[in-house]
Amino acid sequence: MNSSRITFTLNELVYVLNSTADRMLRANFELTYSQFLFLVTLMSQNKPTPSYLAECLGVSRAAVSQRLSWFQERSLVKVSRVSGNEKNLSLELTRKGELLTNQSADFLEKEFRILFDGRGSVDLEKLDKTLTQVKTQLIKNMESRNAA
Amino acid sequence: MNSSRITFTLNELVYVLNSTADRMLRANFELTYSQFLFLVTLMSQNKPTPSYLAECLGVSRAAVSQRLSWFQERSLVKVSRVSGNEKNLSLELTRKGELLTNQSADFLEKEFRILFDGRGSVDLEKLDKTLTQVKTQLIKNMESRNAA
DNA sequence: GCACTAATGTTAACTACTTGACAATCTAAT
DNA sequence: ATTAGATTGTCAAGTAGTTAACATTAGTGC
Repeated sequence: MNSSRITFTLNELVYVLNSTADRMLRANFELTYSQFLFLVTLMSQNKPTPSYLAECLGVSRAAVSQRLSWFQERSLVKVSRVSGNEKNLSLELTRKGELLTNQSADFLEKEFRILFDGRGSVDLEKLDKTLTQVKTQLIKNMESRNAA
Repeated sequence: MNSSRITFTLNELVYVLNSTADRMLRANFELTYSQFLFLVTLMSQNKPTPSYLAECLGVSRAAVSQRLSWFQERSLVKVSRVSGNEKNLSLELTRKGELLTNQSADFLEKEFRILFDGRGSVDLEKLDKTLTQVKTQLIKNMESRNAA
């Protein structure tokens, strides 16, 4: 089988998922999907630095730096310094940001549960495991290839 | 189960796949992954219009229009008019473009076969079917939801 | 304590997309 | 045949990311 077919299928599926999420979030919360990811990722960490958040999001430090003011203007994210540390910033959700993140995450979760549902539907738990396995194997094979 | 987990897993896997392909293509053919996709998609069609190619690639007409000159400067793509049709352009790979596309596609296919390989490895054919099924179901459920 | 190194956050310049507007051209209805 | 409506390709302006460079700060070895 042509191994590139599965990469196309994966890209198509991800495109459908992400653009659907984006549409729903814009319509209901005036958030883009990527803003939503920023908030969700921030919430899952304990007062991370911008640098660490960038790493979690898989983007550059510059990208996070440029986006911060957008979230601050809307009182969604609080940027502060820890006393005795002049180098690092500390990021956290405001109460408003936390509320918005929880509401939009719950909403999305509920909507997607409906979209994924259906008779003869796929075992998502199993699919998730398989995908994780593929990813792990890819990374392992890449490493052993680079070491050689 | 949290249905958002699988969307994260999918995004992570796609990120690994695409960035790996990008790195390989840059190193070996001085092509980005997105340039590669442009060429592969063009090759799979019979002298498409820019508009149709944009649709196949899932980007705007403007995006294709802006990128055309890059491929023309490198003599990879030929842009022409069909006589008797003053409205549409017709795109096709030059011989050089065709060669590059075939070489890079073969290379990528071979590399990915190695990366996907491993003992206890996943049945990719089956996985592809499952993913397609999920995508189809999602779209179906979205339509019936919108209709209501 | 001081010098070196590494990491952080910001900026500037660039890239690749987007949307919206536009003129040009084709198609179809009457 | 004419006109109304769609579609096409392109441009301008805006957005969200990138890399490279930079000053600043923190940690380390001696």
